[in-house]
Amino acid sequence: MFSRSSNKVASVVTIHSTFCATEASYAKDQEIYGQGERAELVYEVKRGAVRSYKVLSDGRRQISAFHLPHDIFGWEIGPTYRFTAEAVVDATVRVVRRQTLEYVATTDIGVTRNLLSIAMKELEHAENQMMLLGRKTSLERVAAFLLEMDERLPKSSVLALPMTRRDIADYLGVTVETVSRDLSQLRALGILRFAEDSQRRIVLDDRPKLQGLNVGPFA
Amino acid sequence: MFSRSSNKVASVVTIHSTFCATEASYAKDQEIYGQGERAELVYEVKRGAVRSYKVLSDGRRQISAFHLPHDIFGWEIGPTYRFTAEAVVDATVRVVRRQTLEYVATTDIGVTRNLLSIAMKELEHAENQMMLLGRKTSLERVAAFLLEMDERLPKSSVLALPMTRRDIADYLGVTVETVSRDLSQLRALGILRFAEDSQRRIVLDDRPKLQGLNVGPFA
DNA sequence: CGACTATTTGAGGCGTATCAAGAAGTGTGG
DNA sequence: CCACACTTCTTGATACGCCTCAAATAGTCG
Repeated sequence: MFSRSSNKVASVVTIHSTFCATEASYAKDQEIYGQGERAELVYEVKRGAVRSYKVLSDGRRQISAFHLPHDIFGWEIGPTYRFTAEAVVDATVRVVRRQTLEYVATTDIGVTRNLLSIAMKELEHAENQMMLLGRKTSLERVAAFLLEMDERLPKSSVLALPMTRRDIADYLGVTVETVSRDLSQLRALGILRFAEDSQRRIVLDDRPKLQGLNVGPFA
Repeated sequence: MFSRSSNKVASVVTIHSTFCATEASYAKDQEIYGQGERAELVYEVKRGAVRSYKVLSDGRRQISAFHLPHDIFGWEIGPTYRFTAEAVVDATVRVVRRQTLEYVATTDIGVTRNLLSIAMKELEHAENQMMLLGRKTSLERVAAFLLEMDERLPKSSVLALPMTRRDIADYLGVTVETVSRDLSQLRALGILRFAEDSQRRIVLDDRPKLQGLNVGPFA
């Protein structure tokens, strides 16, 4: 079912030199936690990539975020996770018990403010995504996605996307075919090229033109 | 330009019996603050309704939320407002200086946790809206909207929507015509009726059937 | 009442989804 | 290393849901 790496290879490390944390690894497509489960652990991506998503009863899926190294995910204020989280590729995470975090937060205002700051970052992202999902064309969505990944993934001559077209589609609220067609169109426009070996490795040849497709806020 | 009520009729009240607050009134369609302005004030709706939205350079608008009595809005962690806020109908709000709130928050952990709780509520709403905007049909969106308003507006035999079809459309990521057609369809299905006097007053005759159109999460 | 805005409804077009098939890429076992 | 099965990705043809444009009706406000 799953490829190489093993699950939950434990060792002791620290997060922010404050919390005792365990390290765990997940194979590609392995679930880290499920929508509705009791939210007892908080995660930080160390290596790899993670997707958070919701699914409707008939299978329609909306990915709300991709979590990349240094991102924190799985922090909830309610009793359960609001999303399912899965490894996009083999991934290693740091894990800390939520209870520990909250215990510290009751006395340490700095920690509470950090949690607040995390929540506000997620909120801002979600708000931008609402604009994208509600009002942008598929080409604009794909352009925005590429620019987001270009900014968040390690700087390099090629953009090495860890996720499939299906993941991209479910993140952008379109179909796989539409993502594929839009990428082809961007290639035809001379804005990008695919690397020889893999279609997930993309060279952005014309970032200015790409940013031109990514409509911004008024004024 | 604007109708009846006057702007910023001040009087002194308290928010949560803790903060000294000013009261202000805004006429229908009057701007409370603009996207990009310095975020110096935090608001609580006392009466009426407020919309928060972003606009793209070419005029496309996405309303991220409607704020109803007791909702807090305009609280930012960055230096500026990320949205424009306008009165949907004549509205009265309580205003508190952000600086005051933040000063208290540095010492009072309860206040910080309240801010956190506000942010988490907004986040959860934004995440549900992402699912709606990315994956639901127009009829499902309208159904979800009616159920949301039915829950949030004062309980009554009629649902008295304060906003126009345009506002609803820009909240749901569709056009005015689509909202109108979907409402007509729901009427044809016997799920709702319009009140005699106004098309914004809706009687929900069959909430179970309406909820049936509002697809939920898997499992 | 008259002007204006909001809403509904119809006709037709467009953008994205769906369905289908082939190409490209990946992983497995011989 | 190759052969095979499987998944991912691309591309084409067609369908359909929602948008656009247009006009009539309903509602609001001076």
